[in-house]
Amino acid sequence: MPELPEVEVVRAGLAPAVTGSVFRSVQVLDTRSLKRHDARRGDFVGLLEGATVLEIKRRGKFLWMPLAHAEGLGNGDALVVHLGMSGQVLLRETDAPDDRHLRVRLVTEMPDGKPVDVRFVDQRIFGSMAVDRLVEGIGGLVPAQAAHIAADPLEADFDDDAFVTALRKRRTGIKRALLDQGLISGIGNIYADESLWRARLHYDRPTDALTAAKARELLGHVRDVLGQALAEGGTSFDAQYVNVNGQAGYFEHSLNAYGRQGEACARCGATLRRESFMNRGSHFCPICQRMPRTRSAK
DNA sequence: CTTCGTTCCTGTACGC
DNA sequence: TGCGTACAGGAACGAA
Repeated sequence: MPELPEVEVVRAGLAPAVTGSVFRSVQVLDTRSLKRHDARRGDFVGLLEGATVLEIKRRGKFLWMPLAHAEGLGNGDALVVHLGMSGQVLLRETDAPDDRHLRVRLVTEMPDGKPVDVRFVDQRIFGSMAVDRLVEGIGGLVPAQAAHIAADPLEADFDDDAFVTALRKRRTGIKRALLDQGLISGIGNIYADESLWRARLHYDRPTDALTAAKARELLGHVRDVLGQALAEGGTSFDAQYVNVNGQAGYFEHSLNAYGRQGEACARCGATLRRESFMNRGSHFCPICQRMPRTRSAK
């Protein structure tokens, strides 16, 4: 499942291949992958063909490429990519056979290079591609469809104090808050569970009962785990995540909680558990991450 | 306003 | 063997 580290690996892999390139032809093989494209703004293919990629940016799990047209048409637009659950962006030779679950093919050409395919492959179709307008947001221009998400903890515009304050104002469980992209972006199920294991916090611990110091400590663990996962090329837990060359990351071997139910906790030796929460699995140590005794409900 | 449940989608892993 | 079903989950959406 691509989360911030995996999306950043993809961004970094795409940057040298697409920055300054021009989209020569675009093929949409499955229109369901364009569900976040607003057709009233124009045809997806028409908006892209002939456009130059100025740069490639990321916030949280969103990727986008600001575009420029020689005619000035569509300037201020960006190609926005979200990988969802199973999305991949692959760089392929133009004559390579179609990948399974290929949804969109963009043929790019560098100023002095041969054409290269940028392929959007997505088994479960929770991901999407769209051409969207850029609007003023946190730290500069962001796609309109990503303007509601908060900065991610690895970017300079993330405000630690504001996060701690906002987190403690919430009246919900800590994991639900970590997964709320409007509060802090980039965290998904894997890194939420890993961060909470490191912070020794139960996933349903009430946010309004956290001390500011504990909230700050948790944020430190979030940064550590995201940074380490990025350094190891991301987590390829179910083989859905690979980099632009189709290679898996190594962080799966460093997971302490996610997917390790039934195994011994690396810290205390207790048997790790998995419980269903928010329609997804939560992995935790029942000894290290106890739910504090609930204050009597009146 | 905030909080939370539902829905989208397909491949895989099961039980019978 | 084959069929049906549960499960994996990011984010938009609507309800309360």
